[in-house]
Parts: sequence; C-alpha cells; structure tokens
Amino acid sequence: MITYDKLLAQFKKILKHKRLKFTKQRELILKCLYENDAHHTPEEIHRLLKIQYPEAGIGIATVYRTLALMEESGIASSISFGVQGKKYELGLKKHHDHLICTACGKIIEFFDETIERRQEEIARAFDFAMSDHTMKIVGLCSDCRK
Amino acid sequence: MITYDKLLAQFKKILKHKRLKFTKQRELILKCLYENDAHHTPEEIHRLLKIQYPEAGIGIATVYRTLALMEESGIASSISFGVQGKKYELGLKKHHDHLICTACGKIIEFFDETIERRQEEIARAFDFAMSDHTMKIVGLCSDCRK
DNA sequence: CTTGATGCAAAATATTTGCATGCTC
DNA sequence: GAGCATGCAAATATTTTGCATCAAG
Repeated sequence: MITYDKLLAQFKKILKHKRLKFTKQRELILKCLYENDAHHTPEEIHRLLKIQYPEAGIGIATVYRTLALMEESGIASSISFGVQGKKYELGLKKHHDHLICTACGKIIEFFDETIERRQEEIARAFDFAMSDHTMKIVGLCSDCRK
Repeated sequence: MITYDKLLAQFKKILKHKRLKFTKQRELILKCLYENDAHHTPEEIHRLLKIQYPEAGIGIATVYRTLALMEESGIASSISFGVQGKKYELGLKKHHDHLICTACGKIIEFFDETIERRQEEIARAFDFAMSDHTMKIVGLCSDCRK
C-alpha cells in the first residue's frame, strides 16, 4: 500500500500541474480517505471530517468539489452501490474489484489476474480504448448466511 | 430475445404470486422497457411514456415504484453510470455485461464465458452466495477515437 | 367490496451553484 | 496582489411519502 507521504506528494504534483491550489481542506479530505480506507459517500466523509477536525469547519460543497476533482485526477475513484449512491475510495491503490454483501453491506476487495486479462481482450475485440473497468459481485457473505 | 407476450405473462405471474395487481400503468412501463431496449433513467422512461401514451397520464412516482418492483422481481435490472444515476433495462435477457463509451455514451453489451466462470470461482473462494454480478468496461469506442 | 395502486403535491435527499470573502502562490 | 478555493445559503435535481381517490381482483 502506498504511504501517506507519497500519496500527498502525488496529489500536490497533480495540483501543481493543473495550476490548482493545495489547501488545508484538500489535504484533510485526502487524509480522511487514506485513514478510513473503506468506501464512503460524500456525506459520510463530511461527517467524519466534522468529527475528526471540527475546527476546520469543512463545508459539504467543498467535499463534493474535492472528491470530483480527485476522481478526475485519478486520486480517488467512486463506485455506485444500488440505493446508497456513490461511494469514494482512494484511486491509487492497486486495481481491484469488489464483493458486496447485500445483507450487511460488507465490501471485500479482490484482484484476479484472469479477469484483468480477459477484460483487456474484450476491450480489444470491440475496438475500445479501455480507461477503466469495474466488476461487482453481489451476494450474501458467509456470516450473513449463518 | 424473449417475446413481449412471454414477458408479459411472466410479469403477470410474478404479480399474482405476490398478490399484487396488474394495472395499465405497469403494463405500459413494461412495454416501454421492451420497446426502447436501451438503458433509461426513471425520468427518461417517464418522459417516453408521456409522449407515447399521453392519455395514460402516468406519474413519476408510479414509474419509480414500478421500476423498483420490477427490479426486485428480476423483471428489470439497473446499472449505475457515474454521474447520470441509475438506468434500467429488462432483466430477463440473457445475462451480459457492458462496455460504455465515455465520449458518446454508447453502451455495448457483451457476454463472456470466461468471465462468467471466473466470477463463480471467485465467489466460491470467498464463500459468497452470489446473487448477481456486473462488469463495466469504460473507455472510448472506435468512432470517438477517430 | 376489499385492498392494493395511482396521481398529486409535499417532503426528504442529494448535489450543484452564486457570491462575498479568505488563502495560496 | 491576482486568482483560485471556501463556506454558506439558495437553487436544482432526484427520489420517496402521505393521502384521497380509483380500480383490479
């Protein structure tokens, strides 16, 4: 897993390249994604930030704007889970896919070489320049079947 | 592809089994999904219905309620595309996955045996009772790269 | 006739935007 | 200092709900 310092450096580099500014809010949102490495909605991230850094007083609009910016730059990525809307996670992790339990909401990440390779072949077959791909397996985890 | 009559029969069967009623609105929404076989948001479906069957005066709430019901019963299924929110399609087609062009929004469906098999193996490996799975490949189609 | 379904409008959510002000660079 | 970023509140957009009425079984 990437260290926070490297992540931060990468983020700063992207900001500089886009001539955007590095602000305390952007740093805290990045840190929040790093430290709470599950998948969170913008609301959840906002709530976490208000609890962890109440003095910063980060507004919800900034959270939305920053997450959009991060997704656009590849620093974060989002995935949609049915009803609950978009959830974000850091995007610089190794690529992976998700298993989602419909009962408890648990999310398990996995990586599978066979699937990765096959996706590339399919994109090629349809003459698609693949920029991203996601796979979700939905079901009941072992705990919830007990 | 399933015929409309078969689809309708299946839908009626499900409704009867759930002790729900077969209404003109539900029929029209089903027909709309059948005839416009792309992927549509609830709003789009509502708009189509207002154009095609203005005299029915179907309300947006009914569209939402009916799509939820159909998804729950497997008659329809939804997929989320980034910003644009949930889109619905008929769920009784053969299972398939999607290629999505980020430039023109085109959606291509495909089916791949290797991926299907591998997904089952992965679910088994994590002791997951898989109920559904989706895969999206995002990128630029050949037309949009020209 | 009983009970679920509908449309409407209001409510609840979710997300985006305008703008005055504050902070990076 | 110039210009982007921020917070706030208002504006939008999206989805759900309450309720009186309608219609299917």
